[in-house]
Amino acid sequence: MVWAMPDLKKYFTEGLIQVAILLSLAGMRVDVDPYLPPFSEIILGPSSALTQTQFHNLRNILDGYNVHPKSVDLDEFITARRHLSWVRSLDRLQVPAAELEAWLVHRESDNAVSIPSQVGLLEEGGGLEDMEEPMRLGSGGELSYEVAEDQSLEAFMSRSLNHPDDDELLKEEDAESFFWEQDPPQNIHQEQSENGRTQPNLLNDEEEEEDEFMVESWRNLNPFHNQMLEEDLELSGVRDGSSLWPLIDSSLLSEEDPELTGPGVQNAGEHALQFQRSLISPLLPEQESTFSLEQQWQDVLSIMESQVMNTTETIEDSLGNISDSDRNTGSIENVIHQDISLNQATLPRFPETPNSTMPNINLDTSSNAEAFEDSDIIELLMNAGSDLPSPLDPLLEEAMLDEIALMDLGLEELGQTQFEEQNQADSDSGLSLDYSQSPSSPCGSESSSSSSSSSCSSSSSNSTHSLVPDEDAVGYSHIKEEDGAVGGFMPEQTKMCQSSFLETRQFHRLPCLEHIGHDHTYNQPQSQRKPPKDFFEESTEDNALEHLSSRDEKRARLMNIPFSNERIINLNVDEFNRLLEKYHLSEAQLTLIRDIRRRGKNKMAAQNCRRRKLDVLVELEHGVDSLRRLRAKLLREKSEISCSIKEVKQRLNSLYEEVYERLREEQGLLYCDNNFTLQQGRTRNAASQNRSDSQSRRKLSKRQKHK
DNA sequence: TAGGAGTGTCATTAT
DNA sequence: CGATAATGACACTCC
Repeated sequence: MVWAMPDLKKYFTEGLIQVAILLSLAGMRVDVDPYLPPFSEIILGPSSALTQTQFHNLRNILDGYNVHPKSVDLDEFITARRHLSWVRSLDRLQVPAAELEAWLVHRESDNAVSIPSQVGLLEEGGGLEDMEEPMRLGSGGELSYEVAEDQSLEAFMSRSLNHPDDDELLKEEDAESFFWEQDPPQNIHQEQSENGRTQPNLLNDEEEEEDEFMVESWRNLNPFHNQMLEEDLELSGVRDGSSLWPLIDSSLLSEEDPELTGPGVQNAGEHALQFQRSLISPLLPEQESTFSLEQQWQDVLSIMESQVMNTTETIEDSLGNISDSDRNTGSIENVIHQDISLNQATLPRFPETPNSTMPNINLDTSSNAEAFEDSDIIELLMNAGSDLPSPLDPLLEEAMLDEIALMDLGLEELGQTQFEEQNQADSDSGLSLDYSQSPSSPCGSESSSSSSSSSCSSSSSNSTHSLVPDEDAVGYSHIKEEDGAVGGFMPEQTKMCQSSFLETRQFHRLPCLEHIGHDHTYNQPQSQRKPPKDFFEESTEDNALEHLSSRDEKRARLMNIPFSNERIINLNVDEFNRLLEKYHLSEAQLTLIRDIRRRGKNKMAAQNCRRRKLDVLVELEHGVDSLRRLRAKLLREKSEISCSIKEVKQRLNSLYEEVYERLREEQGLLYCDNNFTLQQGRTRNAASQNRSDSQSRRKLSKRQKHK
């Protein structure tokens, strides 16, 4: 079914673009422009048929109208796709519109229909003829598909959130899904209406919507998604006794072929239905897998988000990345569509001739299971939910894994970048806290190094040289001036430093960005400001250098301390004591010298302490990153396995459909001739299905004529 | 002018 | 027991 959407601008302004988006997300084909690929493909990402220019043009259009495909939220999507499922069901019915309306009115009068009557498509008198048009507007231009109180939706949501007993994976989903919890149902419409019209410039919203968009895109590209549509429908309608979809509930989703309900073939129909269910049932109840995969994607995206938030460039390029990834998946669209078409065939359609007679099929599951001589098929069928080989279509697998690999690549690249930055920072002595690794490290002169710099400790313990040159006394301040950062404040650096702790730390680990705007040089050795001289030699320049001196330097000068503070601080105990013995110093001078030494050492200790704190934080972040990568890897593996399982199930569905169609076509004449049917079904491939169908029909007709 | 960030210093405790 | 390291808390400075 093709939904024509001739006037894109009109529908943008009237809000129908939302409907188009939802239709697209729900797997409908929505045509916007004869010169463009279907809107559904546009919304869901550029396909192979969509050029980059076309895609960007459309995105510009979307942005121009402040309507962003990413703004579609899940709940609205669910509502829309339920409507779509219902409409599809109507399509299957192939009932004239007037008749359908009359029937609906009748059902509505019996209070049996609540939601369908609110679907604007029908309220506006739309029948099957109107389905070639996009969703109709209400009289006031409102979205006519809007559902006032969608109890079905609530039931669906509550089931998903509060009744995980339905299946295992739903339970798992409930445990960790924030996807569902993000938007409480009561806020759906408000948030949706706001999201759909707010500027897409807000960063966080942009990212969240981007993620949702990716999830939805993938969901639609997922070859199993359309199957999920039907199953969601079943979940909301059939499983729950309070079905809001009586049409589907009673006549469609029960999967009863109307042929089978013919008055004369009731028994045969039941048998066939049994057979059909026996094959379908193990294959179809897997709506949980949709959520599971969605959740996996959401998890991966959440990981990505946390990573991407650290780099604005990634944020800006996220759209392009998404496009690229989607484009990668576009190569398998044919396969996907094929799978979808095959899968959709599992739900029986109403026959072209409703009054056709029903073959007297008398089959049960066991006989048919035995009839499957292909032991591999049987084995796959029996093990469909457990450990399966991976017969995944290479294209599908490749595309899926490519997309995941891109994400992992982004993670690893980001992690690598961080790692390199840290290595650079660690190997660089730019940080004032990192003085121990500077060439002028005090570790080389005395045992004041920190525990985290073992090399310095060992070297300092064995230190034999007597005095350290004055200019090398405090290395961190040396670096400070070498980097030219003193007084070289850059405003943008401050901005970056304020953005987050990680960014702050990363930027401050860059040597050129350290000591931004700070000039705490009062404790620096004066040797860095002038050639190394003893105090008495430099006393004549006191006035010129006083502004650069630290408090202790000033005090030392005032007390006529005959050696530099660097020596006071950095000499080891023995050398320090020897130095004190060399001079005859007063008690006040000795006290000041000891204070200077204590303060200097404490200063370095404080720097070490702070550096250790940062190191601990860095290690913790690395641990978090590695765990995130591990989690992403495990999620990817889980997703791959789920895809494999679903692929097998879908193939089995297709095989079943072939077999069943064959049985039905042969009208029971050959249903006992299992070998023939299965061999035919096994050797046929999907591409030649129609051709072989016609051939087999001809064969059957010939046989019947012969008989 | 308030607040963040970097740094120095002090007090305290541990080694 | 003194020296030193480690660290929390506070103050100062700069932006």
